[in-house]
Amino acid sequence: MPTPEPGPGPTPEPEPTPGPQSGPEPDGGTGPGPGARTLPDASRRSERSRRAIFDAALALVTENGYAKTTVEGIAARAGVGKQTIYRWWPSRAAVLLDAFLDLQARAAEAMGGDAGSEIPDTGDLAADLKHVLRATVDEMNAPAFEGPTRALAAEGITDPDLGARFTEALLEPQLQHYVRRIEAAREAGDVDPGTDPRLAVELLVGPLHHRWIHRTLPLTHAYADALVDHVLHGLAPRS
Amino acid sequence: MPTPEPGPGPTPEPEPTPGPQSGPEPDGGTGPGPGARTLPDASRRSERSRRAIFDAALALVTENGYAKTTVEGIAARAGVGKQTIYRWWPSRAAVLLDAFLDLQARAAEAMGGDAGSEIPDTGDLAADLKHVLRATVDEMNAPAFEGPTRALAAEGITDPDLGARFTEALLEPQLQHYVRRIEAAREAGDVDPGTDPRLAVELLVGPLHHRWIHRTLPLTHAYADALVDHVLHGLAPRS
Amino acid sequence: MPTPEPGPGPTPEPEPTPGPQSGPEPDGGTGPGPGARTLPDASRRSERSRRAIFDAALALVTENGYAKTTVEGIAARAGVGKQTIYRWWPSRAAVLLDAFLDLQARAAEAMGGDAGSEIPDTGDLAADLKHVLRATVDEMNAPAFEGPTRALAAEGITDPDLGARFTEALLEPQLQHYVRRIEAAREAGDVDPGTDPRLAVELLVGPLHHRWIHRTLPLTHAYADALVDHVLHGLAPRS
Amino acid sequence: MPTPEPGPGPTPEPEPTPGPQSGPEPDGGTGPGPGARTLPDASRRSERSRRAIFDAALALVTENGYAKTTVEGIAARAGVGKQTIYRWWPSRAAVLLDAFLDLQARAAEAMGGDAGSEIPDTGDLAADLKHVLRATVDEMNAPAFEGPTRALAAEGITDPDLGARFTEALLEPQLQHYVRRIEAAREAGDVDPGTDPRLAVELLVGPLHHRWIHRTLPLTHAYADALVDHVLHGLAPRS
DNA sequence: GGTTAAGCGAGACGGTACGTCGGGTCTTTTT
DNA sequence: AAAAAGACCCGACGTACCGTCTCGCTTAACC
Repeated sequence: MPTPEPGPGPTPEPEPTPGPQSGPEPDGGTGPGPGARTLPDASRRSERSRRAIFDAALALVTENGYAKTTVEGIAARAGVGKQTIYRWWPSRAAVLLDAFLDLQARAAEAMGGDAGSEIPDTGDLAADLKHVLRATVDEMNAPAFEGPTRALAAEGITDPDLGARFTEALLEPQLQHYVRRIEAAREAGDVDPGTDPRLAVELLVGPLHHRWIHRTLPLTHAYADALVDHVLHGLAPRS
Repeated sequence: MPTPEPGPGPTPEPEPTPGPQSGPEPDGGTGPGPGARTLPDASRRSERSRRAIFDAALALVTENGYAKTTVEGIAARAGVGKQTIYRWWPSRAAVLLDAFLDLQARAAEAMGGDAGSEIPDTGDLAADLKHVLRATVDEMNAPAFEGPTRALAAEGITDPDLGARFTEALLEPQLQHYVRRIEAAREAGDVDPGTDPRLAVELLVGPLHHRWIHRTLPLTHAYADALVDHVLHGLAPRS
Repeated sequence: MPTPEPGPGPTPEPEPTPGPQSGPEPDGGTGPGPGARTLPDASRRSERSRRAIFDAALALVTENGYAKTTVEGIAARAGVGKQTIYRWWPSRAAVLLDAFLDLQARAAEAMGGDAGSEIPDTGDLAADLKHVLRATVDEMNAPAFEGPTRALAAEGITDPDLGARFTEALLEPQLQHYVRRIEAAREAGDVDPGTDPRLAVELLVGPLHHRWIHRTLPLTHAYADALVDHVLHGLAPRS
Repeated sequence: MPTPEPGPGPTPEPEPTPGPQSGPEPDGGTGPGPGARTLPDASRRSERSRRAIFDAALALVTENGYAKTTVEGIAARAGVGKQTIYRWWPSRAAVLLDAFLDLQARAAEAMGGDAGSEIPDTGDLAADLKHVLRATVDEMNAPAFEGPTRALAAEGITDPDLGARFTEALLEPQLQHYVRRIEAAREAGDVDPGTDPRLAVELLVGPLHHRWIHRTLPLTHAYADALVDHVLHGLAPRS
């Protein structure tokens, strides 16, 4: 997962969370209904506090792990009142997710443009996929990413809403990059025309995640290469 | 994964956990050494309480979810003192893991013999794999199994020790069934002799788990079939 | 305490509190000195808000009791910003005190003139005192007055500043009415010439307040009468 | 109020509060009714914690005043969990009341016997009353007693339940001492046979409390003497 | 068969963190 | 320039559980 920016277009920061329900605006936009809970006014939000909260959350998760990261601790470290966290996020996990998305977005922006996240197309499909999968392997092994990512994945397994946000904002965009590259390969005749790109992607990414999540066997570049080789062999144009 | 019993041999119930370190006996067995923490005497353990704790834990996880399942709640529901839990398990997750293993073992026993957990070998590799993968899909979609399994998977992602126990006791035995079936197929000439059975298993199971964990797309029998077809195509003997 | 207006003369409304120090003007009047905290300009004060705050404060104390009456609640009910309260009063109790004084003043004005608050002098001292003490008893038993008065008394016990304001603005003027009536009686020869009017007043009022504050025994007209009889008997001209 | 022990008989310490409802056992003793909330088991109560809480509460009230004394602060100072306070008392004020009662009881015990709290009967009623009233004046002026007493009185004004407890445990026993002394005087012919002892007591104590509560004029021995003289003059036997 | 010692139900205890409330300050926009 | 609005930092609230620590009580195992 070489830190792709979460969407196809450029992401102007800040991207303020619209309300305490970390996610899309729950109110239909037809105005505050009778039962509508009074949402805070996002235009008055303190950008300073928002950044401090993100920084504190990421630092604490990295230092102490997710289980020992508390809302109270984040607030104290950020020099912020607890209420300022509860005003804008519904849970500790939601804070961390937004913090992580923010981190990804800034990293992508720093890398310059969105081109960095697209899978290159050198004409050699195997080489291109190996390049990206190896980068993903490296990222999964990097301590700085491992902590937050494991925490979010774990929370997403249990909490469907958060899992949906996680999948939508982080996972799917990545998978789509693979899908596009394989579609291009199909049009170029590098894989069988009947290939289902989505399934192909899952054949590549699924085993990788499986090892990472369950820590069954070490994640190496060699494993990434072997995966690509086997999958592409199965997808080769049939006679 | 149709509830295989965790080991190759018959498992006589009860299989009492030997100490508060949920796992193999940490003390060498040469008697309580000078610095050894006094472990409880497993022979005096109340089987009645152990079962009540398992039942309560599974019931509460199913009813309220893992996050709302507390040690205090389990103790109260089981009619047991808190200390009786802390005496035998180091954490809430360890209790749930043992409860789940117990459940699996009883289910396997009820199904009769250990043969039920081995992958059948009808000579048709694709059919055999589809049969088992479809069963796994059904299990993943079954609410009674989903709750505890998600909870354990999530906890295992974060807690390496528990994850190791989970992998070792539940996951690996299952994977080994696949490995043995594919090795048999290799010897029968049904797949390429250069096939790595372990990688092949991960190509089958990884995508399935990926969909289950991240809830990206629905888990269906058709998906299981497609997985088997694509993987076996890639493993076909290279003429 | 039949709602006497707080001073001997007519009180033209409004009587805006001059500054956030609820009390007499702390600034010497020579204008804002160099180190003087910048006080708000009372001439620009919104009479509308002031009245709304008083109404809200009294309503909330009556409805929910003093303990549950918050500055935030008063502001919300009055349709006023919190700062508008903090700008003009130093504490919740000060707001309530001013609100109560305002209520008293309006009640007195409504009763017409200031004569209503003076103790009548019919020539029969005992009858006059009984008349007024019975009215005081009735007021103490009236729920509408009991709530705010208890709250203010309680706060005054703890907070010396507020207690001084309370005593000065509400209590002393009442006591002075008694003092004047007893002085008149002394001049008329109805009580012993050596009588200390102040002490006499406290002998009448002290026991009444004692019962009210500590709720030891019921406050009745009979008790008021008995008090007057005993006290006057002790004050009777000595042969 | 020369620290009388709260009852006529000897008070064996400890006198544990029976439950979280600071007061007499609310359950009739007919067994736990269906709606009965589970009360803590007083026999397992930690005397050590109880004393530490009392000491901390009194120290904090004396040092910082009642308004700045928090449950959290008491718990921290006493080295006790907050829940241990909430388990046994319903409110901060109830803690302070029990702490104060405990203080009184210990002081009385230290003074030896219960005789110290009875009003002496030397045959000279005026002298006896002056002696006790002067002691009361001294106590009211003593800073160590003033803080907690004002706090409790204030809270009792607002909270009827606490006020009842305060009156019953502290005030009434004192008043009864006066009542008994005056009854003795009546039987001895020192006061008019028609005298109502209760009213006489309130004539003595009411004005004292009035000055103390409202801080109108200083509380002196001279005032105490004057009170006794005037009241006794009114009660003199009507020849 | 009586003693002893462990497991056990129960739950009080010192703590940590929760999520909420409100205090008092500050800033932005409106009147 | 005061006022309405409300976000902010902060402290305390009362609650829920944590994991530890006694209490009696029961129940073996060993005298």
